[in-house]
Amino acid sequence: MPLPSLFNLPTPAAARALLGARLIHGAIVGTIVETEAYAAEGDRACHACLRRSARTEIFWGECGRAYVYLCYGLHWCLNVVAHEPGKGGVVLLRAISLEKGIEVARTRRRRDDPAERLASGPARLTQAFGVTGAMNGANLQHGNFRIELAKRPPGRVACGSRVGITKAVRKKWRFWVEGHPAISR
DNA sequence: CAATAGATCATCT
DNA sequence: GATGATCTATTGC
Repeated sequence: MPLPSLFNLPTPAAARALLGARLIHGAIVGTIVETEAYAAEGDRACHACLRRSARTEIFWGECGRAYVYLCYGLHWCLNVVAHEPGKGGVVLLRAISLEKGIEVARTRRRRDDPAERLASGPARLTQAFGVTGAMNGANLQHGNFRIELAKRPPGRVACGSRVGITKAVRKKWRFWVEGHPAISR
């Protein structure tokens, strides 16, 4: 299935729409339970804010592609390009509830991690799914590494301030499935 | 349990 | 040369 509902949506709306969707990478499958929106225009917390460069060009690119970047020198973070026509923005995937491939994910992280903690954080989920900078620009609409949107939206969705940023803290652009055990922080 | 330090590098100034 | 959308281990109460 393509990701039509990610197109032509403002980035925060796309972030909400991604809750309940499945991320699939080979044998690893999980449900997205926490996201954050980053808009290129008017969002000072965004990497691409007023700064178009080789790295941030993808913010204005085709929706449904992956933007993977290295944070603090050692953690990969996975984003999905999603924005209205002519604008730029991405959705950061912050937490995933694993359904399949839990044992494989455990070998990539700590063996004694509880299942709900294996992918409960932006860098943890890339570890669990084996995502690295090599996947930057990948098309997530089909293939071995892809996203399948939820047929029905999840139950309760909460929103609040984004985590770990120092600018534009007022924006309530973090979305999560209320009460889910796999959400971060 | 809460607070803090350190690891470590692509990107931009 | 500074910065940062994090995580983990360790310290201190």
